[in-house]
Amino acid sequence: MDAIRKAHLSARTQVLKAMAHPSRLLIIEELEKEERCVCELTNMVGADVSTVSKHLSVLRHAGIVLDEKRGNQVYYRLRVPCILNFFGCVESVLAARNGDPAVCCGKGEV
Amino acid sequence: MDAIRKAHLSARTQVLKAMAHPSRLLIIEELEKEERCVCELTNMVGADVSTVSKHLSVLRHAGIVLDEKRGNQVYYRLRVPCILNFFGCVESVLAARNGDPAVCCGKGEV
DNA sequence: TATCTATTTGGCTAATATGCCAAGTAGATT
DNA sequence: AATCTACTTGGCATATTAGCCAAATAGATA
Repeated sequence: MDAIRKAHLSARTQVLKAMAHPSRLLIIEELEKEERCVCELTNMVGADVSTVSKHLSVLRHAGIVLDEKRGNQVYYRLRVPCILNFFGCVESVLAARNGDPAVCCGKGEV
Repeated sequence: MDAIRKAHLSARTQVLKAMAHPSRLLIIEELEKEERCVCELTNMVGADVSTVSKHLSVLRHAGIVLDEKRGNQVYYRLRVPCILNFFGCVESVLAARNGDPAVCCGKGEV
């Protein structure tokens, strides 16, 4: 395996790892609807603010979200709004796992 | 957050976590081209067979791959071939992170 | 049957991720 | 300036993951 491919795999992995946590997935789903400040996301997640802040830091470093300070609140939004198209595929896997007839990405409801 | 949503998030997370490793991503990419036995995948990944076998076990439990024993080899294939549509989105995130103009899933090359 | 090849599993160590509390920072308000 | 609110960061304990070796399993072949 050459270095270029290794770098490629590593880059993709970083993004997937950042998404692969229930609280971070929840945050992404909510941000798909509208931007939110940390305190709103904290309520939704139901964990300590510091924990949510660290989750947001993970998402930020992965390039998934952008932050903007307004007043003394920090608002987060998705950098690439289409990120949830992703989940069409995840759902396909879950459906197949349940023995449902295979549906390919975007053909089922998310 | 209700129990249903929690279960939903957890199920999706399981799939994403299974994908979020360079070796497992490599395996998925290769299986998208054609089915492979463990020894072939082991060569491609360049790790111990036992390590690759455990990666395959993770992918199997997540519902991403299927295995079939033929002779004394075990062949793996993707359960949901569209899984790589995924990466259109991952690439969009990576591109945005690099400051490239935003391209949404499936509109850029993977 | 003995043996060889392919694969999985157990067990261990090292590395990484998670979550809370406490402490620090920054802008807004008094 | 002192304080309040919103957020981030440091630090630590715990949990999860990764990778290797050694041992177990299963089918193929001698």
